Amino acid sequence: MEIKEKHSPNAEEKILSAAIKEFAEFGLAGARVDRIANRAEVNKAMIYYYFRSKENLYQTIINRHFTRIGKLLEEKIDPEDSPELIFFKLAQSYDAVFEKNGELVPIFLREVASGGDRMNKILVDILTKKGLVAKLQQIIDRGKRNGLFRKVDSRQAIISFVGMNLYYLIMSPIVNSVLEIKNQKEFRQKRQKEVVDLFLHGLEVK
Amino acid sequence: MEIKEKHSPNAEEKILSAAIKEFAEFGLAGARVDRIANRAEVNKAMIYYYFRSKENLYQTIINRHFTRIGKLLEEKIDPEDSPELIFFKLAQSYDAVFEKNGELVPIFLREVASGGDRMNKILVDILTKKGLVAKLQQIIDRGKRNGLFRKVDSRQAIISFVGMNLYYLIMSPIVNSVLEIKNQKEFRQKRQKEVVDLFLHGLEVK
DNA sequence: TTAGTTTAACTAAACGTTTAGATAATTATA
DNA sequence: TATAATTATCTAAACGTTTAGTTAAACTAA
Repeated sequence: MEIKEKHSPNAEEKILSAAIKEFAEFGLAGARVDRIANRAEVNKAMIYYYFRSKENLYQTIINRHFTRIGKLLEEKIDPEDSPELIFFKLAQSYDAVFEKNGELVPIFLREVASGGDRMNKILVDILTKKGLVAKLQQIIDRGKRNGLFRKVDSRQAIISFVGMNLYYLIMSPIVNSVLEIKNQKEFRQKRQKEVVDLFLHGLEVK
Repeated sequence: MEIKEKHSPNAEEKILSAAIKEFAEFGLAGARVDRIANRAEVNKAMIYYYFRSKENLYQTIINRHFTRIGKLLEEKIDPEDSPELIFFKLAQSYDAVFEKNGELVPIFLREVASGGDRMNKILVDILTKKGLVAKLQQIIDRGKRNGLFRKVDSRQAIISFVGMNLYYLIMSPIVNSVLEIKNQKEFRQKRQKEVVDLFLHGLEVK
């Protein structure tokens, strides 16, 4: 005899995690509310009961997760650490974030593709002013004053570092097949050191 | 008096360029065939006459443009040039490609987001084997033999260089607002030299 | 005439959303 | 404590709209 719980205590969470998968696979326009309901094993109307619309469900996911990840990254940076350690920790953190939140990558990319209005404000709030970016800028500027680093534009350098890291993490399926990378796990782990190494050699005076 | 050509000789081209705009703005799933027809100022049935389906129209665009851009980039690289010149030309070419083909960026991003099956093969064909990637690998390996470059992993270095370049070109709307970049045109132009400078200093032995 | 184009009108299916109501859990009242 | 009222959770079915794709007829140029 089957016991069917009427009041599932976690219908809302089931919808959210089903929706992440659906949006990741098909995007907002391509996502089907019926499919989300099926994946979550709830009645379709439940989605409208907890979230007022497909759009609102999507926005909820964006807000929750990008805020969470922004905070998570900022916590990792301790300005008391050496530049080497800071940039290595950051490279590690980027890698860990992508490892654990892979489903969000397609959502992020499609957001950028459509202008990123839903995500832009969140990222600016988290990263700017006293946040990650300001901290990194201080590290580089301090190094320049110390005579350790060359007189590079610190904002350009930050973009370069972030780009070196994120580009591979975002594009790894394509990059791996173009570069014929066999042992991807090993390549990805080695990459953390390689990136920091290249970046710091690029900054340091000869 | 207005002359209205009935048998417009370029309906096919008008559909294609209207479709690029539509796909860039809304993606494949969000694109509406009626809107493409309106933008192109042709009847909807014309789209099915020239291209059999929305999907096929989309694939046609992907094939045409990514093949074109891949070839364009490869032509820019002359292995006889110095490493400095090669990487600077490449940074310039990336910038020029994005400047002239900005509409394709959202299409590219959404392709990556959905696994890139439609685009992957084209990129591999163009970039790999005797292509751009092999040429760059030769430059770096030659530098290592010369004692000019440190013993870095050349594939990792290539990804880093491409990432430094493409990340900003792709994400510039977000990056510009996070870093509060005012004069974007100037920043973007300076970036070409900054990127090559950082990369080569990173490669060179001290 | 005839083959190649172009059109408006059409269809079947899919879609997001709403509805009306059922059931279970919680709270208020006597 | 027992019962009534209220609220929260859930469901099946349907609604009105939008969609990609079709079609049959009309127009154009040779």
